[in-house]
Amino acid sequence: MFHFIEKKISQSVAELVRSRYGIDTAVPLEQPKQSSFGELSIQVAFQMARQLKKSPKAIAAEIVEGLGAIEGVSGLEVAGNGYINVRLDRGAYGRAVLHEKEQEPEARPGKIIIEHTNINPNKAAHIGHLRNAILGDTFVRMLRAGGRKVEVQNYIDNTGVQVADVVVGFQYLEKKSAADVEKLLNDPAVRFDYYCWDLYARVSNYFNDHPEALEWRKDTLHALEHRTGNVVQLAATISDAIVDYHLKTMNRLSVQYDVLPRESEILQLKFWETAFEQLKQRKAIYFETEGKNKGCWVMPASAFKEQTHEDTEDSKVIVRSNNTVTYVGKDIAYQLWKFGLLGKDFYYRPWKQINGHVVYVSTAEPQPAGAPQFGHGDLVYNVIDTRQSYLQDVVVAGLKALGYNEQAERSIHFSYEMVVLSQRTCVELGIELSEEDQKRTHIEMSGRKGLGVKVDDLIDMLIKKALEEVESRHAEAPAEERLHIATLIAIGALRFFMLKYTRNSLIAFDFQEALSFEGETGPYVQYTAVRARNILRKLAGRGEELPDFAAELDETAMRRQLASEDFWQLLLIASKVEASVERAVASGEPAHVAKYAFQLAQAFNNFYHGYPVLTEENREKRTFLLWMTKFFGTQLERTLDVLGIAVPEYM
RNA sequence: GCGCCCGUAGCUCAGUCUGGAUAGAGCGUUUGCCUCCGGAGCAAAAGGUCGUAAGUUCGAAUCUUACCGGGCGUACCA
Repeated sequence: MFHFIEKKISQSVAELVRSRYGIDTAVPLEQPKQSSFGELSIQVAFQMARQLKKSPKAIAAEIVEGLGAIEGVSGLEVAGNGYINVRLDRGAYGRAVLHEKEQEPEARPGKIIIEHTNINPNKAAHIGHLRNAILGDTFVRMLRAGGRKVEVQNYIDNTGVQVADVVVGFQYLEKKSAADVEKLLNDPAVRFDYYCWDLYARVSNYFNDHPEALEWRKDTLHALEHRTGNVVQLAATISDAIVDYHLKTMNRLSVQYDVLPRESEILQLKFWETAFEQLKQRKAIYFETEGKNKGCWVMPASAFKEQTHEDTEDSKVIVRSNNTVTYVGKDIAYQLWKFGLLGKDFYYRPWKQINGHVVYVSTAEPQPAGAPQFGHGDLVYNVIDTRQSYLQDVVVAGLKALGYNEQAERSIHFSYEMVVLSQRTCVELGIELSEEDQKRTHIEMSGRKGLGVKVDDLIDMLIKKALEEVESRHAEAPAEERLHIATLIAIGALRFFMLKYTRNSLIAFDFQEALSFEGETGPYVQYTAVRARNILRKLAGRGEELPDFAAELDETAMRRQLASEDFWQLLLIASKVEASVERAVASGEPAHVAKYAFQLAQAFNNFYHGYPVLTEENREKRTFLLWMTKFFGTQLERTLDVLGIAVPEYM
């Protein structure tokens, strides 16, 4: 509701400013520092003061005079140096909230593509990967909540170095055939993704000690790229199995995908060759004939850097001198495809149905019709950590060099900082640190070193802890039900933990903080929603029906109740779900939604302690309190839903 | 060297994009609160030269510049 009235006021002021002063400007509304100043403040007079060479105060007065009455607004006043403070008509506002139907958001035109997760399919997922997936998934939910059409892509690099290394491990270190590996991954006693986690670390170690063994990797990569020999099948078996594990792990956290584009099809369908032709034709890249990059196709630094210092020093190799293409090259082709600019498409087949949702995977063979159309996005977000900024710049520069300036503008690197391990966490994990690492404040995770906290391990720890809490409170409940509730709490805790930090804040992972259920955490918010539900449940338990709110709370009654500053502030904050989500979308910060959820919960807990609902004797007030309880419950659930967090039946 | 990010309470972080009214929260510490809708909760206290210094401005945590710490990039790895 708040969002609606906010937009209305902003538009009215913008229109007035345009007609009266001929100035075309957006009118953002702020929240006053003190609630006694009103519900909203307009600060547009300050920005106009310079242009008009008039005092902000005078302009503010003119605007107030010119605006006249706005529906739902009870007063406008000039305050301070030129603020215009807006007071809403509380009775009308309350009624409007009461009447507001829960409706589907208005559909917006265009299609947004979000690429996230993108874990190399050669080992189990760790909490660094998890931050990517949860940020991406939550942003998807935020966009969809606002009526936007979103397609979720999870890119699978199934032919890269990391998969090759595990293939090497099976083939050379363990001397296992494809059949042996097949048997291993079907062995219920073996967590195959965990097995590969260890094997990958062993292979990396082996390479360190035996550099000559790197030939194995080179041969494997070559075979994978040219699709020759047994390793192709072996690599496919491994990566397909690991992808399944990743999807399963992510599904525990309610993270889902629409399509899995794979590198193997980018190669087979010759996406790169097509992009290469375009890049050559537009002279976006050139063949280097001298210097250290001799024999390579490179993109000049001037294409992707503001200023260049040394000329050849900074150019980026796209095609290596041995005629193979780098990851960035493939990524340019992939990015072109996302916008429908490549002139080629994958074929698709259903990979799996998870929770009733079909995930498609790319394939090189024509398929019967039935798959939706993927790609052809109008706006593309790539959720990738900040370390890859440089490569993302190169990809965007590729689009620009091909003349796709608009699409380059609409390619957004949704970047975020890493998750690292605190010293204490390393000790708890029993990780032995090198002398060099001990001097550091925190330790970077590394799949190569086998250093990290696996997602499934962390979820299991959280479930175990939540289960202890649930058991101590609900010993009588069936075990299966307790486990279900503990799982919801664990997921709530984990998703919230990953979301409470803004994107460019480095997370120094610490078990004690991640395992906390108190204070600014997911379980705190879940618990609050459960409390609201409990009041209503108790009412129903007494055989009492909910009052007819619309009939009993007419505008006069509403105004009478909302004369209480407490109630008014509570209603205000509870009616800001849309406003808060839209603000978070605009700033690209899922953390803002998490923050709002927490504030909403705090507000309800205040209400809960200050105003006993069921024992209230005044009929009108009791009805009002029940209505607030119901409204808060709904709003808490909606906000948590945007965060991908469910509310348990009880806690 | 160059580029990007970070530095706000004992600890972990919001607030910086878009300058504005008395700089906020959680944890931790101390003190209260269960005849009352479940205490995973609530109330209160203590705790801040917003890294340093200059500049712009009527006004700076927020913009500019320099410097000091820390992190990450700057591969014919991804």
